[in-house]
Amino acid sequence: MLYKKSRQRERILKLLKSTGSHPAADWVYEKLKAEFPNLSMGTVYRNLNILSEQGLIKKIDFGSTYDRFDANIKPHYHFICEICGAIKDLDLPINYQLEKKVEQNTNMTVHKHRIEFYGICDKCMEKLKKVKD
Amino acid sequence: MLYKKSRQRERILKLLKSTGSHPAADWVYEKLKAEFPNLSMGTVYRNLNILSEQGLIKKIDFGSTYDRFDANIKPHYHFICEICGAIKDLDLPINYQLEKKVEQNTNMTVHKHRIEFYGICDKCMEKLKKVKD
DNA sequence: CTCATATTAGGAATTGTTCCGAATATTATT
DNA sequence: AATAATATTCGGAACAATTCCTAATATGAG
Repeated sequence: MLYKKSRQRERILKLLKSTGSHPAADWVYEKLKAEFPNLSMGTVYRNLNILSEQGLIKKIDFGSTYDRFDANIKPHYHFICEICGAIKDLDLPINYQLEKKVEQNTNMTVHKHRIEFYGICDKCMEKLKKVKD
Repeated sequence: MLYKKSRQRERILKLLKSTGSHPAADWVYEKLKAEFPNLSMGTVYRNLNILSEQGLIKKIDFGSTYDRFDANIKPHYHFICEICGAIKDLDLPINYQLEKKVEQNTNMTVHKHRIEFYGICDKCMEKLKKVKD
C-alpha cells in the first residue's frame, strides 16, 4: 500500500514524539479534537496502526487481545510463537538481579518483572522448511 | 468474600491443570459446554478471576485493556507503576544473551524479547509516605 | 486539470469482558 | 432434616476498546 501524507497523521506523530507517557488512542483523540473538530476515533486508530507499520512509532501491543490463564503458578518466563500464537513456559532461572539493577538506576521500587520471548516455535519451523522444498 | 465450592469452578481448575496451552476463557467454555450444557461465559470468567485471586492459577493479564503507543522506537524495557499505571522507559542495556540462552535450551528461534518491571514509581512512593504521617 | 486512489468522518459492527437479577446450590446452625 | 444466610448459576444486557463500512474529500502523478 502506498501512503499519501495526511495532516492528521502528521499531527499524531508529532504529538506522540512530544510525550513520553505512552498514551492510548483515546488520549491522542482528546488532544487533537480542538485542532480537528471532526476527528474520529477510526482515524486515530488507523493512523496509529499505519505509523506503527511504518516503524515510526511502536505499539505496545499486549500480544493477544484476550487474557490467557495458566495453572503453572511458579514464576517463569514465556515464549510466544509469532506464527501459531502458542505460549510456552520456559524454565530459565528467574533473574532477580535485573530488578536490583532497575532499582539502582531509578527511583522506582520493583516488585516483579516479566519477560516474553518472541520467535518461531519448533513445529512452525518444521512447516516452514517443508514449504521451501 | 468467603468462597463456597462449586462444581463448575472445580472443573475449570482441573481442566487448566491438565493443559499447558495457556488457554483463553473461550477455550475453557468450549471444553466444558458438553459437561455443563447451560454453562455461561459469565460463569467461566467469574471463576477464572476467582481462581486467579486465590492464587490457584495465574492470569497472564496484559496489564491494561488498551494498546499504548510510543514514539521511542529504539529497543528499551519498561517500568509500569502498579498504582498510577504510568509506563516509563528504562535505559538498561538490552540483554541479547537472554535470547541465546533460550535458543540453547529449546528448539525455538528467538527474534526478540521484552521485559516489563512492575512496582511503585517515585511519585506514588512519595504520596504513600505522606499518608503514613 | 484530471484521474486513480488514499484518507476522512461518522456511525454501525465486532469482540472480549463484566454486570444484573431471579433461581439454585452450598454451608452452618438448629 | 429443616432453616437461614449467602455464594453461585444462567442468560442476556451492558460496556469498552477497536475495527469495519460507505460516501465524500484530499493527495499526488501524469
